[in-house]
Amino acid sequence: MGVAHPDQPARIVPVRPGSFPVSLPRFSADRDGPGRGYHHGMIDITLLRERPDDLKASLARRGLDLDVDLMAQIDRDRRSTRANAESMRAEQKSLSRRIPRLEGEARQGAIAEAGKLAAGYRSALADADELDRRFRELWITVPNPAHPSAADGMVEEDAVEIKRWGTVRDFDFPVKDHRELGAELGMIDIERAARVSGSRFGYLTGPAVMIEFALVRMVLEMLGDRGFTPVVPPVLVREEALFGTGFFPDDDQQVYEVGVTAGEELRSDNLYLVGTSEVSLAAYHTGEVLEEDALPLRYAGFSSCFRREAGAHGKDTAGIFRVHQFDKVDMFSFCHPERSWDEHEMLLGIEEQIVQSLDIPYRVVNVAAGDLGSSAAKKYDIEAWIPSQERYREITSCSNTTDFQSRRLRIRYRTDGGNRLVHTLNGTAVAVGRLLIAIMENHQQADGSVVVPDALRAYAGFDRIG
RNA sequence: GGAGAGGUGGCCGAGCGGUCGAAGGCGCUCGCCUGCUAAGCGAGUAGGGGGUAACCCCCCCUCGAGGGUUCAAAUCCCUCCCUCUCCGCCA
Repeated sequence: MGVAHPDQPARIVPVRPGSFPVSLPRFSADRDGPGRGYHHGMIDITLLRERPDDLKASLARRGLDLDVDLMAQIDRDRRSTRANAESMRAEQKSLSRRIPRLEGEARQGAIAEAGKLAAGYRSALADADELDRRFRELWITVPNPAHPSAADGMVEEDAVEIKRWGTVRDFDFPVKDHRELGAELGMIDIERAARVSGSRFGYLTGPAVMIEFALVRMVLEMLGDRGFTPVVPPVLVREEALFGTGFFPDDDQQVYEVGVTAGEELRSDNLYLVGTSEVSLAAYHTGEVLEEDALPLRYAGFSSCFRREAGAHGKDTAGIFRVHQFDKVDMFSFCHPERSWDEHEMLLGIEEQIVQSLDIPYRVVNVAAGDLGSSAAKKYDIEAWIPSQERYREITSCSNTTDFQSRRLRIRYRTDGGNRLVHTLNGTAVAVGRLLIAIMENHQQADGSVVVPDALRAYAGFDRIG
């Protein structure tokens, strides 16, 4: 896309008006609790049944020690138990269907007999339900198998660098960090935020706000050209959306739950603040069957994001690098499974294009299998050079979650051979706080000002801060 | 927050406790017919799970969700969720 020149107004990109690509089912948020129906598997259950050794290998790559043989055994038990219950049910039903045509004693006898069958069925069904519950408890902990091309290793440091771009500036003056710059230039106020909200909060002020909206505007236009529909989604969601995206049950410590004070207690509203619009965007098509030729469906979601940052005590305590609340534009794609790996590369390409247009040196890393989180099969992070820290720090993340989320959320596409699960992918277009840091620190000048990157000037309305 | 009305297949919309997974219509698919199109005629057309090497086929579950009554529930009872209308409050 052509970025507007400073002397031209930013161009307006039309987005497909009213072209909603699928028919909407009647909304029913409570249809199927998590883990019911065929999706009681979190990953494809045929992996357990037909290739248990592959499953074991997959878990080993992620450094997980789960009892695959026990899972397989319980799976067999639950199926045979349910088959047994169902045959009783079939007998009971066929007898019940004959009852209306019977008279007198024959009728009474049949009713008594059917009653016995019904009781037997109830008992067998309870056994099957119990086995299902036990199976699910184990199966729910199985993460998405890592893609063969995902890097080996267990922790952040095991990520493999696959690319570097840009030239790290050689500063001939003392470099200031974003906190100092932000305070001096009237862009970031941490101290007052601490008084108002506590640690890990910030006020963005003045030019920072204009830069934020310039960034958002710039990428929404860029993404509009690529077929992304802009979305401002809900930031409060139900548990189902968090479960469906894989944040529950694993990362529930990172999520704020909201409620209302009731005496000494907090009464939950059963709503949770999203840590990323990925959650609300993924859940957007929950339970739907999409048309195959409508794929990929791409969305660009702008939202505030909320994270408790539990377990991050002492990490990145200065400034706004790691805060409880920040704004972000996220890309999300519902994609044909055969094209999701191309889509993944494309999302990364867009992320790079954005960072490049801002003239920020960065590197791309392939995240290690053991550090992927439960939903991603492969993940790229872009790490921008942060001069004050003299190292690369994560500013975007881009994952192919294959069918992990779509299985949980029951999002499929229609084919002649039946309905199949779509693949879902997500990637950060702009994480405002961190990108702001990268811009400020990389483009700071000896006189304490910050030069606005060319691409952003038309959107920001100024070319220098300070 | 108060009062009321509703949630049935891709969509609309019927449905006395007893072959109802569900009439009818629309849409879609495939045939036939037609100079082309339109119209007309015929057939098909929900999802999930299990049995089977697989197909045919068979069985179970699903009428917002969960539970209950009954030999038998879309239909009766309870709880919850959601949508809509009116009132109140509100950016």
